[in-house]
Amino acid sequence: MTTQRRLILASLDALDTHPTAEELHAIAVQQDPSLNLSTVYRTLRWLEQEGLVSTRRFDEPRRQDRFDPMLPSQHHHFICKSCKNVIEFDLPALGDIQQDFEHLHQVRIESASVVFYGLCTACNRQNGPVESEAERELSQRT
Amino acid sequence: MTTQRRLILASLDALDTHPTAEELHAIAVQQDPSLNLSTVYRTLRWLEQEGLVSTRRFDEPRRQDRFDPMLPSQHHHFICKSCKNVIEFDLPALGDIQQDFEHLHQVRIESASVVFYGLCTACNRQNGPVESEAERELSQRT
DNA sequence: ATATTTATTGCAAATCATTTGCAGTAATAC
DNA sequence: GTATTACTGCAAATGATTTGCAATAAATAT
Ligand SMILES: [Mn+2]
Ligand SMILES: [Mn+2]
Ligand SMILES: [Zn+2]
Ligand SMILES: [Zn+2]
Repeated sequence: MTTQRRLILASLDALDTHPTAEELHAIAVQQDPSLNLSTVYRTLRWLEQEGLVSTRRFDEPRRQDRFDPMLPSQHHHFICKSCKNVIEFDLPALGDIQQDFEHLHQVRIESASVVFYGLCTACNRQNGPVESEAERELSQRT
Repeated sequence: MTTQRRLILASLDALDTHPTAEELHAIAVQQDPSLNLSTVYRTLRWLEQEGLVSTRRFDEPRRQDRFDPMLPSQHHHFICKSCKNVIEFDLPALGDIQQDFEHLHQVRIESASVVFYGLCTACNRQNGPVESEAERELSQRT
């Protein structure tokens, strides 16, 4: 644990968002103006390995990784497709589902990620339902 | 629907894996040697928009997108951290969970992704349990 | 405390998957 | 047929992430 690593982890913990490496760097660099973006990346990957941070790739369009401090309990995410707001939630019911799955398939589950995509309360009103025109292509397929 | 698009979609449907764009191109190019990788990308993005394909980013380490034909029913994935094998499964129980969540948070869920990471039967035996040494850092954090 | 070894950093350059501009083709409309 | 439009191949651009390396800091040994 070096000064930089401590700073990066502290900055991440201080946030209640899921920052990108750049966002995190922008914040941490205020405390240590010489802190480099590659150090942020390296540290985040290290923290990930150590199980203290997890990388989230739930941005719908191709984009940057986001980082999530792995505070004790696992949690899951709802993401508004429109405004990109995130709701975090626990899912106690998942335990049983996982166990069933483990028994059924004879595997060991180490972690689980549940992501819901949709429209948040605010966006739900503004946006009408979305149409898909090529649905009929489905008929061509087995 | 052009010749290329049809070929790409057919190649994807024919596979039972979740190929990367490159893998898919490698296969489709056998039928049409002039097929270009950017056409594969463009087509996959188009299919995604049309709701016929979904992009999966469940490769653990930073890597390529993988593509999954969206045949009628939603399904979910178990991924072996060791051999990267994938088990697909349905999760009927999720419907209720989603509804509960929608009511509780007043949102509309449009899609859901559940991913389990772990060790498959085969890998389970070979690999011992994994240690994390920096767990004690947790105590430093709120 | 000083010298020695080891790990981490900053910086710049490299990497790699994905996207984009554009001129040429194929498809479709008139 | 010609005009209009959409799609493709190719090459170059993009953008996030990673890496090599020399400099710096931390840890360990003397
Ligand atoms: Mn989170
Ligand atoms: Mn699948
Ligand atoms: Zn919203
Ligand atoms: Zn396995």
